[in-house]
Amino acid sequence: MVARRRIRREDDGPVSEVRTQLVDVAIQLFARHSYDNTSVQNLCEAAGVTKGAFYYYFESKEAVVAEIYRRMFRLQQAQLEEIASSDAGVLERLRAIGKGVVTSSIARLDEAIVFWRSLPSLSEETQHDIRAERRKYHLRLRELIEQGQAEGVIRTDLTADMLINFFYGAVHQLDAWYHPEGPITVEQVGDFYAELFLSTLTSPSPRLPAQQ
Amino acid sequence: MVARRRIRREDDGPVSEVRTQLVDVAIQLFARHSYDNTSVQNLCEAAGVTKGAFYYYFESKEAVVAEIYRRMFRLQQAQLEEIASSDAGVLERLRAIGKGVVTSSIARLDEAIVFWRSLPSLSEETQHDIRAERRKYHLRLRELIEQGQAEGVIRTDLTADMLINFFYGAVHQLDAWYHPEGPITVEQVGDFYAELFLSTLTSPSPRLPAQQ
Amino acid sequence: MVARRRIRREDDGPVSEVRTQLVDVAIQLFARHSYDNTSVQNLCEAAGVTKGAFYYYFESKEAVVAEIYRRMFRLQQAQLEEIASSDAGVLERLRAIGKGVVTSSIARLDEAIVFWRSLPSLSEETQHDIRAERRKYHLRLRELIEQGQAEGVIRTDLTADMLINFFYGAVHQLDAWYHPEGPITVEQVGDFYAELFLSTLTSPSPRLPAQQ
Amino acid sequence: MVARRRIRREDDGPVSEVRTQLVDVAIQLFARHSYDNTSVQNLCEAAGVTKGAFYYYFESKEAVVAEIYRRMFRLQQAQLEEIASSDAGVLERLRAIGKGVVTSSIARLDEAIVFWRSLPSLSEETQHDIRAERRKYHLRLRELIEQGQAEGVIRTDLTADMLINFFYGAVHQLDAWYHPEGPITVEQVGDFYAELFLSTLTSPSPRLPAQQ
DNA sequence: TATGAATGAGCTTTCATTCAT
DNA sequence: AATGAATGAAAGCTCATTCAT
Repeated sequence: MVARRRIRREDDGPVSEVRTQLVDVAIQLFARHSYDNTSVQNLCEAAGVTKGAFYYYFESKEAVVAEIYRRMFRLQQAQLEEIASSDAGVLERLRAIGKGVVTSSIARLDEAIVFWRSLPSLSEETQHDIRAERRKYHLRLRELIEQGQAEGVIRTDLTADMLINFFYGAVHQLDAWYHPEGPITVEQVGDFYAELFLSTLTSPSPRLPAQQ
Repeated sequence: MVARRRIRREDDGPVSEVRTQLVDVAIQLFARHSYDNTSVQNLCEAAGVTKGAFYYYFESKEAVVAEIYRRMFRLQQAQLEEIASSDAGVLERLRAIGKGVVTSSIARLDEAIVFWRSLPSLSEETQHDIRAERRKYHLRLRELIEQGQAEGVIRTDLTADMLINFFYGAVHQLDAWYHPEGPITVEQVGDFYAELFLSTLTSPSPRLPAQQ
Repeated sequence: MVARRRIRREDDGPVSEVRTQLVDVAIQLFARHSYDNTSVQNLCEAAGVTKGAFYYYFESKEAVVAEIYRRMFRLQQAQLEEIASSDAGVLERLRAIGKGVVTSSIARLDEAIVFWRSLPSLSEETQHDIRAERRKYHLRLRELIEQGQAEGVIRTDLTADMLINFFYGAVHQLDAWYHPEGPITVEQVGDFYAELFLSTLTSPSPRLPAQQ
Repeated sequence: MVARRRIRREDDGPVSEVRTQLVDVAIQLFARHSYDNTSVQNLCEAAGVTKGAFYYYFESKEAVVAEIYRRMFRLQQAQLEEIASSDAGVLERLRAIGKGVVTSSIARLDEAIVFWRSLPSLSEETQHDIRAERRKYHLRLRELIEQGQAEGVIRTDLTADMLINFFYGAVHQLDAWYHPEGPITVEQVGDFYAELFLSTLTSPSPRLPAQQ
């Protein structure tokens, strides 16, 4: 037996149609019923494969979700990097980032839901890895905002961290109300949320009489 | 026999120290490890009672979480109503509501986390009830914002629904970053988030050169 | 403390309205859902009493069913004795017994069902007692049939035991088809079954040509 | 890959030695201690397998009993059809059917007991299915008896239904007295019960003097 | 590449019963 | 005469995972 039987992409295990199929149904089922409420059995039935096959392709149930995370990180970090390093103005770049994260999350809403919600069910180790990855994203974004603050185009009465957490909180709850079949288009949500992001970055709210 | 030994509060079943204790540990464990990853066994061990005792007080595991939801709804709706019906200006009232929901959520962060995260694991029926309750809250808040829009103090380029969803999204993710032991006080977070809420309500962001 | 607080009837524990009520609902529920599928809880809810009350009146769940058995035995043995010791002809007496057991079973069908079906769930000891009681009944009836056989009015190609078992088998399955609300009256079923009983006692069936 | 390793027989799930073994011990234990008083654990211990294995082969405890019912129905309906459609005289056929059902029930007495006694513990749905199946059997038999009545060889003072219920009642209580180790052979019981069946079909009992 | 079979721990829930008051 | 609280065992069932083939 000479040839390698497994083609590995990073540390993701063998690649094949079956594997792809399993990840696809996992995204759907994890999004709809949550990671915990989806059994490996459910996955296999939906994908039309046996449990044996599942465990040939994945080390564990968690490995599937880890892969989904990895994909999303790659995507989002690439998107962030591309925009952040462009030569547009800081605010312009931040608007584009805000819109981009919204539209790309909605475009792959199931994946995004898994990305936003599965954390508490994973092992300590995996959670740690994911948080580290998130921090990277956060830090890159923070740089940009702090640059804007230094340039005087972004408010300084609030920390960059606070501004980021606020916006990304809103984004990570998009699934609570957005329905792809509804009247609002992906583009619109992207524009609206980006607009709101910018509002939070630039505008100290009007002082209320009572507080003056 | 003079006094009834059991006091029932609405439909919540018998009240007693053990019951209270069980709800308390449930709040902690559900918040820390999620509803799904906390077994009735875990609850009982943490509360120091037997499973039989648990099922003496609660119909099911879900009944505990339902009770937590009920409590939170009562609290939040009371808070909303109190502020919304005051005679301050609309913006002032909205700032107070924004601050209130943040500070009261943080003050009882574990309860809030359960409130924000347990939905997908509950029965269809319970989910339906909870969504109905949330809708009530949303509608009351919408009235207020639409009043502000009519008065010309709140932007009209975005719907009230969008503004609400954005802010409450951010709030429902507070647990992603806020740590009670950190340097930021509850008061501060409340003020900051309320400030950001107001920013989203009042300020159309500056038009960027490229988009003019 | 001088006066006896409990009035006991045989070994049945204290008598009271509550007790009677409990036995009544037990008859209904055991008949409808079987002894095993009825919990003490079910009984208490249906009777509107607490479990504590139940265990004040009965030693155990089995004690309730034991009481139902005792009642039925008393009734059936009295009925048998009364008819069997009359001075009518043997066949006449057997017809009356057959009709009597059918009509009185149907008149209290729920009790009869419990009587016919609960045996396998009871303790060895109780089962033993009940079988002994049944044997008494069986033996008394056998005497009568054997008298008929000696007199030449009952067939002798089959044992009295066989004839009894056959008829009582049929009777103990009455609940499989008889509905009190149906078009057939209790009287009619009694007459029909007695008629069939008599047919089995008296008539060697016609020899079939093939067997001659 | 050439041959399929799993052979499915209708909708009964995978076939294997373990599965067969489980059904066999279920027949024994359900017959001896009733369906309700036999736990899945009991079954597994008796069969020497783990509960996991049990649930690999069966969807539920009820599925086992459903399978036992299916088997029995197949057997009995085949037997009935074979005899009913022969060209012997009606009475001769009925005698054969009566004997057949008795001997085959006794030959597989445990299975028969499960068949006769488990109904009340099953789900509404399963009960409904089983009753439908029983009705089919009943109707086929009724045809035959009504033919006999039309031909004048079976009494008409009682309905075919009544005659069937009486006989099958007796048969379904065979286990109340018959012991395979006793002195009476299966053949004999079959002949005796068939003889009694015929007696009920053909003989109006002698009018008693008092009733003439 | 995959499968069918199996494990063993754990799940939520129900049960008959007890007992201090 | 009766209650509310609690127990501890057992119920039916599901789970992620393993492994010989």
